[in-house]
Amino acid sequence: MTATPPPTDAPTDAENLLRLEHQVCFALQNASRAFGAIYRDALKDLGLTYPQYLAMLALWEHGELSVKRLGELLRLDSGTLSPLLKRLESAGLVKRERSPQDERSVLVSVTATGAALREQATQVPLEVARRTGFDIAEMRELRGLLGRLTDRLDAAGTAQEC
Amino acid sequence: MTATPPPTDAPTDAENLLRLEHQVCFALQNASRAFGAIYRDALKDLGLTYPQYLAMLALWEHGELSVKRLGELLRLDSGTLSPLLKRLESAGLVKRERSPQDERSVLVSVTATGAALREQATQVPLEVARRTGFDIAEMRELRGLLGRLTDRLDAAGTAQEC
DNA sequence: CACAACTCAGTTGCGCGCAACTTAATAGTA
DNA sequence: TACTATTAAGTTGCGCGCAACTGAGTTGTG
Repeated sequence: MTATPPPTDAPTDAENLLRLEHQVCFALQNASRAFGAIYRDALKDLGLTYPQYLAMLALWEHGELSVKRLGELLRLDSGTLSPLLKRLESAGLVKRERSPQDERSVLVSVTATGAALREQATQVPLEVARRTGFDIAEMRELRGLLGRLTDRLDAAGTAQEC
Repeated sequence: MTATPPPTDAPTDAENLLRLEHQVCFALQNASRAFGAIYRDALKDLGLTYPQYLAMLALWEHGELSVKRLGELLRLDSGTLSPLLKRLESAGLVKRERSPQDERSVLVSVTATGAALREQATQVPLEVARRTGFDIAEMRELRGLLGRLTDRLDAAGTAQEC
């Protein structure tokens, strides 16, 4: 019934750490991908990908944003954002224009079409909540945990080799 | 001190659900990406990406695996796995051969070079643990939570429109 | 046996995510 | 004022992750 064991004698500590189901990052990625599948389904009526949806959320919430600021909010750099915004622009949802104050900066804002999409978008979190059965408290708790985890990982990543 | 509010009058419930920092999936993805950055750093000596590392973990642990079985373990389909395995093969770490029993199936196994890499790989989880400061109990708890979450999301995704 | 249904791996196409680089504009400084 | 350093956005290249499809091999049913 058990599969052929790896060609070693006994499971040492080091080997236990290499077991696939022991990888926290793997579990995190799996949860993220499973969530992504739910959103992909809920978003297909809007014609948005999940990253595009996040960008629209940021713009709906904050109004006009520079690419840099948007990147800070979404944790993305221009290498990802530039083509993403180009696609949103060609879909008619956002407008891009260089800042008069600082010609290096590009200001992104929603068009009338993009603003109109917001109403439809309010259905998305409701649909996701309905399908997953999460309640508000549960989601907030999970968000808090993940936020603290991310902060810790960011600190570990930023830190020099120590 | 507060940022300019969005061009609406009051924050309704629906609008609160659209706030960027209220998106659980976003928090999950951020944590996953932050973790990925740590691994990317820890893995660069091995010359492996994180998905490639996961594939090697599965092969080290289980020995020879079909592409299908490997995909089940890693939650990936052949569209992702085929090119990934091709890269691992051209790096000399794995070998691919069609199964004699079932010519549709391709069996993947580690080469001597791939097996030798395992020793070096034992350093990776230790390095990650060192940098993040996680202890075993903490990681196990988090893994359990994420596993239950993934199961729930998978069920929500598999379910018909209900 | 014949033939349809299914399974498995692979390919193509597209959108991220990220590193490395380029170009243009601004800020800082001698 | 020149001149360097810095900053912002964009581009290129590559590796996933996933949907859609192809083609070869296998299974099941008449």
